Amino acid sequence: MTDRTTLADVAAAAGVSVSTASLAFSGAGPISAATKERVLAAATELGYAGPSALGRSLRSGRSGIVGVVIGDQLRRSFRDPVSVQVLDGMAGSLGPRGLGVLLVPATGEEGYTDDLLVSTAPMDAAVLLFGARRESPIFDALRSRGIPVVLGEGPHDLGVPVVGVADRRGTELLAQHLVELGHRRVAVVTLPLGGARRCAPVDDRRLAEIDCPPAEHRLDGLRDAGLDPVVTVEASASLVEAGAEAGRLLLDVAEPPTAVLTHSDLLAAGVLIAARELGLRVPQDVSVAGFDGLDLPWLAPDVLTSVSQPFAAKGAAIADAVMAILAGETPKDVELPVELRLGTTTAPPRA
Amino acid sequence: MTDRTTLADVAAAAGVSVSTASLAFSGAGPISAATKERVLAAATELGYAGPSALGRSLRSGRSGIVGVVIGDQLRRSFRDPVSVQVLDGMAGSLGPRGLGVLLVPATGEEGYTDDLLVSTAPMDAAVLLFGARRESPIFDALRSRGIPVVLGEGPHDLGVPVVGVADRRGTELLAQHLVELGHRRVAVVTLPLGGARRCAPVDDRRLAEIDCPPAEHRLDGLRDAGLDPVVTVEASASLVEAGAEAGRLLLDVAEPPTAVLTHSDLLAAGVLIAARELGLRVPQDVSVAGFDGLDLPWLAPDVLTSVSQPFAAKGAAIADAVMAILAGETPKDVELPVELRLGTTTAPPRA
DNA sequence: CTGAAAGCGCTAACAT
DNA sequence: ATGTTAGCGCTTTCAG
Repeated sequence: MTDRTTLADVAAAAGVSVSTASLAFSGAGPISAATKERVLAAATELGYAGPSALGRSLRSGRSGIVGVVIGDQLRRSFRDPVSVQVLDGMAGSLGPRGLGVLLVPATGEEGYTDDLLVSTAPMDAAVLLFGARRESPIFDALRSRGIPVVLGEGPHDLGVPVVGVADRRGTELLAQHLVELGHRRVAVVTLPLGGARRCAPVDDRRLAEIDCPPAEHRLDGLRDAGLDPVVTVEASASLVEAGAEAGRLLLDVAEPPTAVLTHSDLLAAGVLIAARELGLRVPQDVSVAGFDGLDLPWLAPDVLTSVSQPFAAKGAAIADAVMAILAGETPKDVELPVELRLGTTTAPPRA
Repeated sequence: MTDRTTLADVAAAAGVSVSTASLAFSGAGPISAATKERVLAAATELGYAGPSALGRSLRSGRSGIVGVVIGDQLRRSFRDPVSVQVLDGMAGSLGPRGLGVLLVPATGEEGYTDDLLVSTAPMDAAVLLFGARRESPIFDALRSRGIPVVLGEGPHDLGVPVVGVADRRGTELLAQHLVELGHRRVAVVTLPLGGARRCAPVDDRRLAEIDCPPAEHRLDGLRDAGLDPVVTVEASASLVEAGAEAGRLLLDVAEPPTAVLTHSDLLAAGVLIAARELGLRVPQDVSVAGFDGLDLPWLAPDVLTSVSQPFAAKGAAIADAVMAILAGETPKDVELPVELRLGTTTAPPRA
């Protein structure tokens, strides 16, 4: 492969100076239509595809790249349709503005071996879609590189803009709905609360050490609605299997709850499956509610009662926050609204 | 925000020259442990986080970035668990080698407005996970930029390495399986064959204009097994809803097929749902087979009979091909093996 | 083993 | 409207 042709080559071929050639491409400055024409022609002639991103980057100090740190387990994030859709919204919103989204795998472990990219990849800003914990070495690494960060969820006291959804209000709406239907024996399935993964009932001790903002806010929402769960089970992940496991734990008992409120649609789907396994009809024997508003066509003919969050809008809001930061502004935290969507999986308890 | 500290600052602070400081970080050259120590100390002191990716890039001509062109519809790719998992495998394999994955949205339309990044984003190589069509302007754009391309599927005659799976062998295995079970009336649901999206029976004319290599190979495999479908329906997308739509078309007839062989697991799941809607039991009344080997826990207690393809391995193989290209080699096409996995959704037809 | 100097490809003052 | 000149931050010969 021969050396790439450069702006200098084009300029030479067109018989103009490099800076003039530059203007022909950037359009940022006065240039006669004729010379511009000539430069562009020379470029086509030489197969020059426009100014190199690298040179431009170095000069401007901007890479045009926004890193998305895929924390924890790359795999897990990708299995979660919520993150994927938010990511989609981000990329779709950033792309037309000339910014690319770089996937940055990171274990968050102390040994950086695998987190090479966190400390080396070019980025103008970084986004942590979730799982941002206070003491994460990822933060330190980014901070020391001077890379501004936007959070897709997480603590609001880190001096870092957070773009989230109304988690608390969401579960409040759900709880209200169930209470209004007349449910008194309601069980709750939460997202992983932090630390080691487990599927187990949550006691006060566990509740005290909770380290997962969305889970925390979604639990708060229940209290707002005056709901006192008969039992709360922590799921090991926001996955269908984990929901099924939790569901079995909840429903395979002498006196099962009349409704199960879960922290995510995938968990709810799992509970639905567990109920089916146990011969319980939904919603006649037990109501099930989710959170997220995913499109789950495979649940048909059931439609999950859920609180929908605006994925694309969240991605776009994150993109906006990033743009603001890059423009030197200090974006405020954003909390996007959620909406209760009634499906076929909730109904009044049997008399 | 004050200016970033640079290598020059560190060098000055350590009382050495810039080049020496550079060596302290890169380790590529002789340097005394003492000075190295001193430089590193100065760096820590100044909060210098290591050489800037930008400067390094410009110098080396390498950005350390592999673009993944999300063709067609960003949304659609992200909704497809297959692409997502392959992407995951890629990122996981590239990351530790110091290469990042950049998401590059592209419409593939003539007007480049939205495809800004295809023509401007820094990348050392580009990967088209799927949907690579011969005449795509995306190809031209990348070619003219001198960016080497790897395909995750597609035509083998483009002079571009292709990393694919044994599509043809896969459906052959599936067809054999159904034939051995005694099925004679088998229907087929294909992936979109190219061009306009539709859900409709496929005739010879349509078959002739097929422009989707995987679909084509998967159809070839049926012939290899001597299977002659009673009807072939093209789905409008590889999605559950599309599968359900195709399933209704196939099964809601006087004399439905005894088995449905689909081109993807999501399509199969859709057919399963359609069968359920129509009161057909699976596999007693109709057998259903998929392709991909996705983990679909929500199908429980059913387990789809399918051909599994190695997602992570495919991602890794693509990564290998990229590395080879960057090393100046010319990687050969790769075809990864698939494996028939029997589930509970296929059985002999009723007598 | 270390330092000086020359760029990588581009843009932006500043002059003309 | 165009050319000249200086770098952006780094690596890499090449001398010393």
